[in-house]
Amino acid sequence: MNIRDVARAAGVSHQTVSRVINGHPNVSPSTRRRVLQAIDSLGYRPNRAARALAGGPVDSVTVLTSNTRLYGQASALEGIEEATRAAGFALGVRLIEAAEPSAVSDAVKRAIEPSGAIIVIAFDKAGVATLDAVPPTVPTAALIPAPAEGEVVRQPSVWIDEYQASKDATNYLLRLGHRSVHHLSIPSWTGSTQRMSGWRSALQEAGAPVPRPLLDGWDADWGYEAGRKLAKRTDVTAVLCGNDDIAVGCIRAMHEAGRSVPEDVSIVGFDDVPLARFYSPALTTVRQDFSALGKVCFAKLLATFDPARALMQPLRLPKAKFIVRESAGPPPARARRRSVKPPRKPTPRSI
Amino acid sequence: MNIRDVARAAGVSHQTVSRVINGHPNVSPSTRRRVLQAIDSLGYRPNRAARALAGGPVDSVTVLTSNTRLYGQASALEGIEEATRAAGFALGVRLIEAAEPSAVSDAVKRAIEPSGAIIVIAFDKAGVATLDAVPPTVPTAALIPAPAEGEVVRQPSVWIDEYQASKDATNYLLRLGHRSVHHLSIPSWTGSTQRMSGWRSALQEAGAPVPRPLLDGWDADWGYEAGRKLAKRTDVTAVLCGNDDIAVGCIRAMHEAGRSVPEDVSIVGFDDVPLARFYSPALTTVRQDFSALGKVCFAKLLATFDPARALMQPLRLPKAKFIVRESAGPPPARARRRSVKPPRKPTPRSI
DNA sequence: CTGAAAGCGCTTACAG
DNA sequence: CTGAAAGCGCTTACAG
Repeated sequence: MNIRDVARAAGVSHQTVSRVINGHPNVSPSTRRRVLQAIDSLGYRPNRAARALAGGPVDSVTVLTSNTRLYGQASALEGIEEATRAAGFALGVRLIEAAEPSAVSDAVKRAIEPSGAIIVIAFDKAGVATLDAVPPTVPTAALIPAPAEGEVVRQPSVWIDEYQASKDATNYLLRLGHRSVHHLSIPSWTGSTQRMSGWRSALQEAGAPVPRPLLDGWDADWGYEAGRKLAKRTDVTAVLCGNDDIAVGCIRAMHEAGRSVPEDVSIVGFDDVPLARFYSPALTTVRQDFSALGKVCFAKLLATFDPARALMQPLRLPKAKFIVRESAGPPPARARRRSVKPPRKPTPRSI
Repeated sequence: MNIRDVARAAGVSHQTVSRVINGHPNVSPSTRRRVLQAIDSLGYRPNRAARALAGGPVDSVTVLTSNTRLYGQASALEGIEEATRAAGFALGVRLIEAAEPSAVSDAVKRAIEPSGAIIVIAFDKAGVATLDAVPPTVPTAALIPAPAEGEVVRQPSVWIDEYQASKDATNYLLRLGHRSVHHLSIPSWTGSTQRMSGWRSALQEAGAPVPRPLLDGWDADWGYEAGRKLAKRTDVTAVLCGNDDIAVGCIRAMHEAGRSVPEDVSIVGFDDVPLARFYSPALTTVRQDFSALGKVCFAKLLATFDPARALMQPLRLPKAKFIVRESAGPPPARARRRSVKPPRKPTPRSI
């Protein structure tokens, strides 16, 4: 079953079928209709390999990511899958083994397919290195941590707008009466992030001290290690974590050190993983819609080589949303701030 | 840069280059060496589209799955990615939107590529329906829930050997003094599973009553709902859950009902998700290596069309391992069994 | 608006 | 053991 069978069924030449498939102008409406009908009744599907080989339009995208098990990456992949499916694109996946140049260039080479585009999930070091290694000739877009104002973004990129949510979370803790808020940040390679600047701004505007953020890890193990250190300091009563895994590790460390959450110390996460609301205590966190981000990234990618089609897609960046649950509360009595305003509910509603 | 450039550099015809690339016999060692050298120094990579079009060997696999965010699916995908990468295969992904015939057949059609094979992650209903819908002409293998003895498996399939681990978990609870163990199973469409038969065997061999298992859901929400029902029954002192998400939901429901875990009721999960050991209480669970399963599945797939190469790959099914942590303990005093042996440590070590 | 020609980069028979 | 031929299914100029 090929383009010639369709042509025969429609009583035209195979080039005309090709024109119809590719939405070229200069096909009479009646011819177009007949061809479409033939395609439909024959159940014809164009051969991707042949299209690619003949220099057809970009019709596949390969996602480069260092990990598909992490919530953000897995969700983003899902969003990208939906967007590519809706647009009729094939989707490939290739893992980046490490941030070393050889691993990165190997991943990139494998990802480049004839008539294929690339999306890099550049949340981490390996991802950023990969993004830099993609040749400028291949259509590329990236998912990156939200850059703070003034940061330079080179490739077409998307991120979750999280400045306000990060500030909301920090303000919430301050209004609860905490003197300051510590930050267990995720590592950053793209410069300063909105997540961090939102936190810092809130502290500065409130005249609260700005502790040095810790930023060396991603996972619960690291959150646990960092939490053990913080647990020893009774002046630490509130911690904003770079993601929910870190928060969970941190809470565990607090518990083991005999400090209750949220009675002795308040912990706020980031992401709102599916289990966050079932955790004990349920995680106060910032929700991020990575799936929506994946879709926007595909739209941005499409815009680089097919602007007309890209107009049909959503291009607004998703916004993070602060979610109140149980893991944050007022500080213990002796650590309480002098001027305690009653904590105001933040704008976004809790769940 | 194509096969002809390589041929020129090596001083041979392009067919000879093709032979070398495809490992055909009848190429003199010295010619082979020269060609390989030319390929290397030119950095030549065969064009996948052209190979596919010309009827070359299978060199890509598409994974069909209903969800990439769940731990099992995401981990399996990662294992498959590594295996395909090592073998030089491209990897595609396509989500199955629903278990309805139209969604399933759409997913399958999109997944079939020229010279491509298919792996179906058939843990759930949509996956099983998809597996049935793949035409027998395309090389296919599946990841499925471990079938109980006597169950018929049609396609080449792999699973995690979990009968013993499920039995170990149940026995552990019985030895702790519980009169019986309830089961919040994951749904099953492929017939009876090892997970359930291991649980049942342990109960029967101990002469313990076998409660009717609940099996209607996958996620923490369902575990929470089911947990609320079980929380009302004081005769329920031990629950074996079909996965860690269900366990977490169940624990949450118990807590809200004022029943402590593990003091009032013991909860055991399945999977050992990365956060399991950081949960409060740390989850006693059964570890499953889905990544290894993904690799084995690729090997099984390879065996269907390239037996010689498949021999190089691991073909033994991974074994689940019971992991002791904190979420299971002896039943409360009044519910205790008469004959209490001191709980023996199970063979697999805790973490 | 539509058809005949050439070619994308490869592979598999077919000759020698 | 190696080279000349044909063709996979499509697309993009080129004619008309």
